[in-house]
Amino acid sequence: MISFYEHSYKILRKVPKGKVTTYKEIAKALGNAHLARAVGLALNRNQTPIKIPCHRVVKSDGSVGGYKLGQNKKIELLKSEGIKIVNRKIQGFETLLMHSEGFK
DNA sequence: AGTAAGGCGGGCA
DNA sequence: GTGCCCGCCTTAC
Repeated sequence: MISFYEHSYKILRKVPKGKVTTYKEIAKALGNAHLARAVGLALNRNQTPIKIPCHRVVKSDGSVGGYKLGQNKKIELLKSEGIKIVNRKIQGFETLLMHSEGFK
């Protein structure tokens, strides 16, 4: 029985480079859209290097959201993957977004 | 066992 | 747009 955290990572790992997902989508993939907060906690507490692309997770409104090492750092990482960000907003958010359906 | 914390989400002033 | 509140859930103390 893997922990909730690991379950989150497992899903997050399915997000391909250059795309993003939201805490909510992950939560839905886990079965309950209200788990979003817990998901954020998971990424915050456990960053598990390179294995988990925590920076590809943004807020449901398309804004970057937070990051343990600084939102600015997160934005840089995303941009380095080809994702464009202006004023903390993901450009083409709806296009780059991976829905929970894609995780199943 | 109770409580606080957390990278959220949605709604409303 | 900003700020505040409430809801929801898991982990750590």
